[in-house]
Amino acid sequence: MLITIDYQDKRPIYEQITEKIKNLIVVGVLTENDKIPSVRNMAIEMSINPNTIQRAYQELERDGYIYTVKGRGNFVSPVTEWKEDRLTDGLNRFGELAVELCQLGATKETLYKRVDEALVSERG
Amino acid sequence: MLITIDYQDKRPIYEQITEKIKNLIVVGVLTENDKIPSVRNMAIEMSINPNTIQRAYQELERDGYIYTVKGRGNFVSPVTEWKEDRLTDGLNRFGELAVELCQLGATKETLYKRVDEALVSERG
DNA sequence: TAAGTGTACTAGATGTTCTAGTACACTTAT
DNA sequence: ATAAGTGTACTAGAACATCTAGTACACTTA
Repeated sequence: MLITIDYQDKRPIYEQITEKIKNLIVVGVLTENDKIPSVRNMAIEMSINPNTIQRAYQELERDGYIYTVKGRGNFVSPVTEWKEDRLTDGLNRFGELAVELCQLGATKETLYKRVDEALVSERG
Repeated sequence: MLITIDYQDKRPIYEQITEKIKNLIVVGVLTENDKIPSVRNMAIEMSINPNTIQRAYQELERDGYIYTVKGRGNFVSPVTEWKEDRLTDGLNRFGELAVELCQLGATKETLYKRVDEALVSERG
């Protein structure tokens, strides 16, 4: 089972699916040109309607994370398709979050430490 | 007009209201014991149903940002009520975001720089 | 007493989400 | 050629959250 759905989560199913697959791609579990499960297979495996899977896949394609070949299936896109956007968005959120944390009294050292820890965990 | 609603935003109205008021409190525009507009006034001013405002205020009270006095109105809570939780949650998100940004190739210097900028903008 | 306040409740409209079913075009393997 | 597997498109309806509308009651203050 590649993905699990949290039915307590108030977000719609298709959104949970897109988010989790995006993460699998960003982390590197799924890499360029990997085939992801077909709409029907994923639907059966997760006991979810195929239309819901289809919608999730459409969003993934729209955002550049996968590409679709009719009759063959869905495949993971090259990193270049999404890396830039994700980095830009992430840095913006990072900056905004840093401002708020400073307003809440977080020290420079605290934030630096978190960054250092992130660098370590990323190497491992 | 204290708050404006973005009807293009897919999030529900009551959620937008709670988020914006939270920000006003965190930033310091609204401070301890300030009275916020009554359910009815806010509803008229924003051309929104009073029930929607009420729901937003209930969430704000549940999260500790305001307190309610029957017959008098709603007032901003002391910072101590929400500061700790918000700092903890924020630092967690900060750490997770840092990990992802590192995986995307962000350098230590880039993230440090964003933190420094945040410290500067917070002083101003 | 009157005005303003929070709170609770019912009822209904609206939009999104999800399911169900069907159909068609394409690719691959046999 | 045929069958199986694939993506895609469409209609229909159920289920749910959101929002509006209206009413009512208890409380506080002037």
